[in-house]
Amino acid sequence: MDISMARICKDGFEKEFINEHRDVYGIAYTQNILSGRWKYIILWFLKNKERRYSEIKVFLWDISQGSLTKQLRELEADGLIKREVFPEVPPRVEYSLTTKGQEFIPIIDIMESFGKKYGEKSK
Amino acid sequence: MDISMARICKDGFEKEFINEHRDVYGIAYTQNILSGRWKYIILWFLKNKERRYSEIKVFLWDISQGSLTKQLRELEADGLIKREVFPEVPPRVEYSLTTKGQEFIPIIDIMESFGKKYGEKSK
DNA sequence: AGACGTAGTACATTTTTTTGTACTAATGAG
DNA sequence: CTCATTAGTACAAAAAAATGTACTACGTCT
Repeated sequence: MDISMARICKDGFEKEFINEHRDVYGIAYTQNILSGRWKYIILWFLKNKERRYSEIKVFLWDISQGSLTKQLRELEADGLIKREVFPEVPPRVEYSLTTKGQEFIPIIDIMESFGKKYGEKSK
Repeated sequence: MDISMARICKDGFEKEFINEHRDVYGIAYTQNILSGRWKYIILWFLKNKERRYSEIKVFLWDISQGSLTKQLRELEADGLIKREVFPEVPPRVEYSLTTKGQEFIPIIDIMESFGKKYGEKSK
């Protein structure tokens, strides 16, 4: 269930959070379109080059086909990635970042370095 | 279920993704600690000042008590926020960003402006 | 003719997350 | 003595997300 503006700061309480209420939709939108478990990693993986469905599946080998397809479809619907089907047999489908998706790269980069600083490298 | 490094690029396939495999844990870590539905908005709400539990609850009025507590506990466990209990009656508990949490502010800021650019303001 | 490979879809089941309801402690106010 | 207040907890139930299994189409290779 997405976070709609209606779920943030109930009607009648805007005056208590006047600045917050005016600005929160920006972060709410971004939170919503990136809320899947694998979204960041998929964007990260597409950052430098387009990838075939099967490449993503090998890289994220532990995700189920259904989930991967769902995440990709959502990213596509939100305009972050482009899906290109080549009329070949067997089929070839390549995923890549759209212009909008590329604008997200700075976020990905900061998140990566944040994680490198604080995360543990161990499996 | 968290994304562990074991779930990314199966053993034996590292050579195919040698650079990716070396760097992906950064983004995986960040994805994991921010994977709750309300995490970004909570961090965003704490960005400029500390807030009481009840303030957060009024702002995010549609979240259940249990969920809010869970999100706050997870953020605390991951070291992004500090929970301070004042020995008063009725109790007062204030949440604020830790140093680590403050390092996340640039990400929040970029996400907010990204959302402002692409999201819809309408309720 | 039959098997192979890619990129999926469909659907029932399992797992995870979120919700709703009731309940608690401590103390000051009336 | 009783009520109000804050910041929760506990637990069952509902909702959402993820999984596993089976199945498909289409040309190519053997």
